[in-house]
Amino acid sequence: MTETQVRPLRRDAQRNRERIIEAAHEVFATRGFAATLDDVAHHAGVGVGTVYRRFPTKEALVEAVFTDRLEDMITLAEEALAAPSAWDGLVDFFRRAARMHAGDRGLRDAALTMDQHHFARIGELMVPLLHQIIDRAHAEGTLRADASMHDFPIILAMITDLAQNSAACRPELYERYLQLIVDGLRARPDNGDLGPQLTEDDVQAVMKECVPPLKSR
Amino acid sequence: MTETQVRPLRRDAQRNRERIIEAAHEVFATRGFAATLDDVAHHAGVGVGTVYRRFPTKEALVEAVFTDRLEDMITLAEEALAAPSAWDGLVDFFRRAARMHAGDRGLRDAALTMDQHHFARIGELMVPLLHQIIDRAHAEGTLRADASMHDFPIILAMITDLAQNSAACRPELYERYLQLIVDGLRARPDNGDLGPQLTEDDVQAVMKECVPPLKSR
DNA sequence: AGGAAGTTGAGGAACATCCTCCGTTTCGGA
DNA sequence: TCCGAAACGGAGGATGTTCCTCAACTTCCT
Repeated sequence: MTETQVRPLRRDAQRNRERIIEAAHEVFATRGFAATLDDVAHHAGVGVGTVYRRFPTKEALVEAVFTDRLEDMITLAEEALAAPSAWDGLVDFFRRAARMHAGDRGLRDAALTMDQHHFARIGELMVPLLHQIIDRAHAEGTLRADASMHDFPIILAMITDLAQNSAACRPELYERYLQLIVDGLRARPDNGDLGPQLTEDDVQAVMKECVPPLKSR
Repeated sequence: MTETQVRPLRRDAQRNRERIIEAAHEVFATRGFAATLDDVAHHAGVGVGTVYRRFPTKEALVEAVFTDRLEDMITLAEEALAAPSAWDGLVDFFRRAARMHAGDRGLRDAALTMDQHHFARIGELMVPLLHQIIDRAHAEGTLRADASMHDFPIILAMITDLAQNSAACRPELYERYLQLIVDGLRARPDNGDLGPQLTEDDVQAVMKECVPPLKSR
């Protein structure tokens, strides 16, 4: 194992580091990747310079804050696969993911751009799981055949964006429209035609537009 | 009738006014209300001052640009009501509205905040029409009972936001998710529970978040 | 105690947006 | 044709935002 820290941090530095991560979590939760390192510093009750010393780029901070929480999403996916009913597993996964992302816009931004940053590793774990979740529901015959795993991030992006926009007045509103979409995902003889499938590249291109860039300049 | 122009404009001024409106349409179409009057001026090949002289506020320009197009949406709604099938009328209205808004983000921004600006008049025409469209589909039994007219702007906002985000790579992508939602809007015995209805105020509050403010400061 | 490690936050650089102002140009009626 | 009113242009000041550095100061640890 390679320890990233060559030298142990001084005690005060370590304390500040933790404070910063905690503050970053709070700030990112409401403002998403659009949050500023200055924001984070003030929230942590620490000078801006301290933040920049510890986390030279926003990306480094994001990584420190969200790695664990993204791993939680892997667990969520595994649970979906373990559910007796493929459909219930899928829907539950959707709901719980949406709930997590609705309550933490930073997590949402991180999850939707997993392929970038240093989260690619987690993304590589997630893809096959998601694939299985979808395949299983297809096999069960409950998920409409023309829906694919690539629809998942797009739907989540839409729904959680609404969650953000309604957070102030009706924080749970997104559930209504998630339900609507879930009902639209059921296999049914008289469903309309969804048109051509998405590709992986399409998804990534769209996600890039849905999430503010980490480097603003 | 009250003519707004007390004096006729000089010929060059009139020409420029038209140029500005045309350029504004183009600029708003891609950037929405976030577009700048400076943007519009450059696009029109005209000095910034000219724009500010003719349209002292962004609101005045927006009004000049979108009144006609919003009236087109009234026509659209009337056609929906005239369709033999309530469901088909509703879905067609949805699709055509989405298509218009997807192709013109300024129109979208204007439509979603109709109640503000000077478009309130058009909004007052639209509300009863939308009401009838929805009622008729409810009466027909094809639209799920727990969907209401207030869902319309929210769904449209979500879908057209996606359209914006996918405009560069897959401009027609939104149709896929609109179809998904439309399929979710059908009355069905095993549909999930949508939860509490929206109020008019909820919708307006959410829309305010979905559209950039005309006054940026 | 002393030096290394750490902290601070004011402030400069690099933008973006808004909108005014006045020297110049153009129009159109006399 | 001419001239005054109308219109134009666009540089630039005011304001705001974000990023990040740096030099003076403080804290830790041996």
